[in-house]
Amino acid sequence: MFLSLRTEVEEALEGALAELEYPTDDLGIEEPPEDVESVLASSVAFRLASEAGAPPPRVAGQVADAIDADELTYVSEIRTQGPYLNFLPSDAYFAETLAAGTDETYGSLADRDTSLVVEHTSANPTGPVHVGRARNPIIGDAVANLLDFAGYDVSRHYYVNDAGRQMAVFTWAYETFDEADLEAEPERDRIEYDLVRYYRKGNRFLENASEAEVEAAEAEIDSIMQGLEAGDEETYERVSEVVDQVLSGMKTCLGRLPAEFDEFVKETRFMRDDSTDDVVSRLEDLDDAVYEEEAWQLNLESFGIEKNLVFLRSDGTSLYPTRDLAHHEWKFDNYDQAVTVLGEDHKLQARQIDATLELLGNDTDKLEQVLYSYVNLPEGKMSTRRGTGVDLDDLLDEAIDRAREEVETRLDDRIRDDDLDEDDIERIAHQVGIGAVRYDIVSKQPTKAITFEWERALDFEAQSAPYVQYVHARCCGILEEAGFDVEAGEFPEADVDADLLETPAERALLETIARLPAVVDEAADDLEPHQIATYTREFADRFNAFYRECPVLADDVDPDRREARLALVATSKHTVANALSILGVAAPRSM
RNA sequence: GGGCGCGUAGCUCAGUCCGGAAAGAGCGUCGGACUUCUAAUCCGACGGUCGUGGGUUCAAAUCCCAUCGCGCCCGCCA
Repeated sequence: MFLSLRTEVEEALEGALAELEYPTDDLGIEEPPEDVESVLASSVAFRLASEAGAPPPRVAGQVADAIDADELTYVSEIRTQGPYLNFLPSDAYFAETLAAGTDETYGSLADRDTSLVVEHTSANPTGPVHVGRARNPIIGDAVANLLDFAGYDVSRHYYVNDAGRQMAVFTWAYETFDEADLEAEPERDRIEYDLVRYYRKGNRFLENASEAEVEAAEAEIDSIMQGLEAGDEETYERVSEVVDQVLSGMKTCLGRLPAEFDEFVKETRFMRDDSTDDVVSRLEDLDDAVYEEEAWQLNLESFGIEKNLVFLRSDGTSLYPTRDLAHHEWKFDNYDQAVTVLGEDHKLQARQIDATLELLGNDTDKLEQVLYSYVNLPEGKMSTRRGTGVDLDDLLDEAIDRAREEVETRLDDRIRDDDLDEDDIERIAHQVGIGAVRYDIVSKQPTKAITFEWERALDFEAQSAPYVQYVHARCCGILEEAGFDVEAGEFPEADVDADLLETPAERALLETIARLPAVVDEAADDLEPHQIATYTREFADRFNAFYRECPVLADDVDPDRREARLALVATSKHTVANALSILGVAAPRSM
């Protein structure tokens, strides 16, 4: 409804300015501060003052007089306050918001008839997922949810780097060493924890062994890479044995978030179908291609990139970026738009890919990146190869354990006698624990660097998931108390008199609810799910004020008012449930 | 050295793209509110040279220039 109101205000303002023969290029529309009653404001009077030869407040009055509020649907009144024009919402604005909000899908936007692929995580299948990379699936999943909710037809892809030197080293190590060669037991009873020990052993060997031993190992590693490049089926099988096993474990871990994928796209696919070779030959034909030091390179200076992009090694094998180019052209062939979520350490690479795709004749406007900064430990970087870092599994376990403790200590002083059983406690522990981890990460701008600290990551106070989740539980509590089976999708009638929602707390809550579709629209446009998190916080504040001020089920509440408030609670439930679902945070019906 | 990002209350962060009303939250500290639809809640107090210096503007946390601090990148790795 907010979007409709904004359109209405824009048109009214533009009409008034035109009528007064003022320029209409900048309407100065803005959202007013919290203590101002309006939902939308304009500071256009400042800009017109010199042209009008009158002080801003007088211009504001003049513009306000030129608009007839009676002709507007969602605006009841235009009030000036000094130089500002304030647009106050009408009863229809509130009534239509309430009506729209009783739909369970409230906030979702109309189908855009646009297919879009979100690639995220794409961590190399070398071992357990660690916290340093955990931002990727959490942000990526939220971006995908957000775009889905905003009307795009979204596919979620994990690009599997199964063709690089890392996997050749891993395969060689896996085939060369035995359990007896490994120093330690697996940290966890799952395949990627088992196999990563071979990878680490292999890397240590290459660092420490004698020159002759390393040379022999390198020859074997090189033959694996050559085999992959040549499309040799046997080599592919050997590498796949490692890749598929490790990947299955990583999938299990990511599934706990949960982050699910529609497709795992393997890099080798673009070698086997010859599209990488095709890219290479097309690149060689470009004017910007140079053959230097026996390797084919691309000069990207015209894009402001000093560094040459090597796309074919002197031994004739392709490099990661070369295969990624084929991968991206495949995306362009199959989807209308593409979004990639990746760490800021890949930023230069992303620019190179973008520039090269353009040279190859692609429309790179269809491709966008979401970049995030690394999560580091206080003592430094996390590394799978060196085995430093905190595993995502451990973080999630710890979060659930702490959440369970919270639930149990709160059990004693619960007022409500809804007797939570063991299953409930376990459910709440999972919802709150994992929700807190996700919310903590998704609510911040991804460009900000994060240093991982247990206490901070697992703080359930603060502006955290439980705070917002609690609001959802409160909504469900009221609805269930009123006899609705929320779990079965039973909600109160939408046909109520919204005019009865007249207190400031109710109006403020409705105003916030009204903004959800606009927030989704803008967040999707900017690819910034943290805007949704910010919104959930504001929404929770408003709901808690309503909860405090406006009893719904108390005996002294008039039946009609009770019905209206119940509808408002149902609308609130949908609003917060949908916003949380975008963030990938569970919405508990009790806590 | 060059490129990019970040710098807002003691701490963690919104707000910056698109300049407008007296800079907003949470945590922490201090003081209050449960016989009431769940207190994982709420109310109040304290707390700010928006890194620094210049500039543009009627108006700058927001735009421009410079500068300092921190991070990332600058492989025939991925």
